Amino acid sequence: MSTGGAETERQAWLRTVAADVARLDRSSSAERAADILRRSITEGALPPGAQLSEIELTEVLEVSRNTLREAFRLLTHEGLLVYKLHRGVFVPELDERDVIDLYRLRRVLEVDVVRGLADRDPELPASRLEPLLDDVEAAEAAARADRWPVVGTANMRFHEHLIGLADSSRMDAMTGRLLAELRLLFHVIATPRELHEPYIERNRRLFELLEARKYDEAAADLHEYLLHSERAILAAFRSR
Amino acid sequence: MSTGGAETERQAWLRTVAADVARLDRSSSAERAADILRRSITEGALPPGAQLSEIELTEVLEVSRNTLREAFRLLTHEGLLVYKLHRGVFVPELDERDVIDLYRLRRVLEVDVVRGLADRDPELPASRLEPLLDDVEAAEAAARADRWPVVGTANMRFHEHLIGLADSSRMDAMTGRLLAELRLLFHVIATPRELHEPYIERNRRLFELLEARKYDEAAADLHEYLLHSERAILAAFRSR
DNA sequence: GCCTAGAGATTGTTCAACAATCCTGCAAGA
DNA sequence: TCTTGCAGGATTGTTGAACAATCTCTAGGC
Repeated sequence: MSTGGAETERQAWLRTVAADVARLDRSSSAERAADILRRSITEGALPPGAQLSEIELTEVLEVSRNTLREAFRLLTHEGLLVYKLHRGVFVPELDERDVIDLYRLRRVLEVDVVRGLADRDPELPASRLEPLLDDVEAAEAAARADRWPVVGTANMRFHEHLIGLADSSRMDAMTGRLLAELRLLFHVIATPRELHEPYIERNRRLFELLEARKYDEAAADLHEYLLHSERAILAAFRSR
Repeated sequence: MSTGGAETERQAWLRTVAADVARLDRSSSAERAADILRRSITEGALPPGAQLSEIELTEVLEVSRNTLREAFRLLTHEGLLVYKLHRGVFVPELDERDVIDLYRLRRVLEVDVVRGLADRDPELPASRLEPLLDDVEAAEAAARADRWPVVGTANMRFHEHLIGLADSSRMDAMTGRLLAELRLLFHVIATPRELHEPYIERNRRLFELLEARKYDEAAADLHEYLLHSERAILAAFRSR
C-alpha cells in the first residue's frame, strides 16, 4: 500500500472510472430508443396530444414491442408521455394549471439551492461554476446566430447545472423532470425569441452574483426571475 | 343549454366522474404486481440489499417475465428498487448521505407547503384538515395498542396529507417517492418505538397550529421537527 | 494461496401469438 | 335529427418461448 494521500488520489481515479463504466453500461436498447423519442418530443417533432403507435415505432426504431414499451415507461416517468390504458401513449397536453404547478416547484427548489450555497461556500471550489458560464456563453452565441431553440436549450442547461451545485441526486432527478415538462410547454408558444431572449442576460447576472458569492442576493434575483418567466409563459399561453 | 351557473356545476360533476374513471383504469397486471411488491418492500418483507429473482417472482405473482419487468421499472422509478445491469434488481441500501438528501428535500417541500397555505387561506375549507386529524388519531390509537410500525405508517400519511393541501400533483408524486425511500431507512433501525413515538405529539401540535391558521408558526415548528427527525435517524443509523 | 477457464445460472432482448379493449361506421328505432 | 346497439377492424395488454450476453461460482493448474 501507499500513503494516505496517494490512496485518496487512487480512490478518486477509481470513482471516475466507475462513473465512465456506469455511463457506458446504461446503453440498453430501451434507453437508446427513449433517447431518440425524448429528443423528438423536446424538439417538437412530436407535438402535445400526438399518439405514439407501437407497431409504427417498432419499425422506425428497430426494436421489439416489449423494448419499445420499456422506453415508453421510462419517458412516462419523466412526464414526457402519458399512458391511457388500452388506448396507447400520448404526448401530454399541459395547461395553465400545469404551468403554475411547475413554476411553483422550480421556485422552491432552485431558490433553496442558491440560498443553501451560503452554508457550504468554503468547500465549493470556483471550478464548480464553470459549467454555468459555459451555458451562458453558449446561449449568447446561439442568440447572435439567431438560433432561438438552441438558446432555450442552453438556458435550460444553465438551470440544470445550477441545481447540480447542491450535489443532491434526488433534486437533480426532480429538476430533470420539471424542465422536460417545461419544454413541452414551449412548443405551444409560437415566438421562441421573446420566450428565451430576456433570460440570457439574467442568467449572466445570476452567474456573476454567484461568482461574487452574494448568495442571498442571487436567491432573491432568481426568485423574481422565475416569477417573471412564469408570467411570460402564462401570457403567451392565454393568447395562444 | 342552461345558465352559466348550472354549467359550472355540471363541469364540476364531470370532473369528479373523470377522476373516478381514471382511478378504475389504472389496473394493469404490471401495476397490480408492482402494488404487491411495493407493500412487501415498504413493510420490510424484502429488506434492503435483497435481490429479486425474476423466475421466482413470475411464479409467485403469476405474471410473465415481461410484465414483471414492467413492474420492476415502475418501482425503480419510485426509488424502491435499483437495477444492476446483467445482475438483477435489488432493494436499495441507503446510507447517511441519502438520509441527509431526503431530509433536505422534505424540509424544502413540506415547509414551503405550510408557509404557502397562508396565501390561499380563504379558499381552503376547514374540511381539508380532516384527513390530518384522522392520521393523528390513528397514530395515537396504534401507540396505545403498542403497534409501532402502524404508528409509523400513520405518521407518514399525516405528511402525505399535509403535502396534499398544496393541490400540486407533482409535489404529491415527489413526496410519495421521498416517503417510500424513507421507509427503506426505517427497516435498518431496530427500535421502532423510539423512532415514531415522539412524532405523534408533534403531529398533533402541528395540526392544531394549522387549525388555528398560525401558518408561519406551523412552518417554523415543522422545520425544527424535521431537523429533529433527521438527527434521530442519523444517530440510530450510526449506532446501527 | 492465487489466478484462470469454463460450466451453469441469470438477465437482456426479440419474436409470435392470443386475449382484451377501443374506435369506426352503419343500421334501427324514438 | 338524434340516440342506441352492434359488428368489424385496429390497437393495446399479456404471455410464453427462444436465443444472446453477461455474471457467478467452482474446479483445476501454477
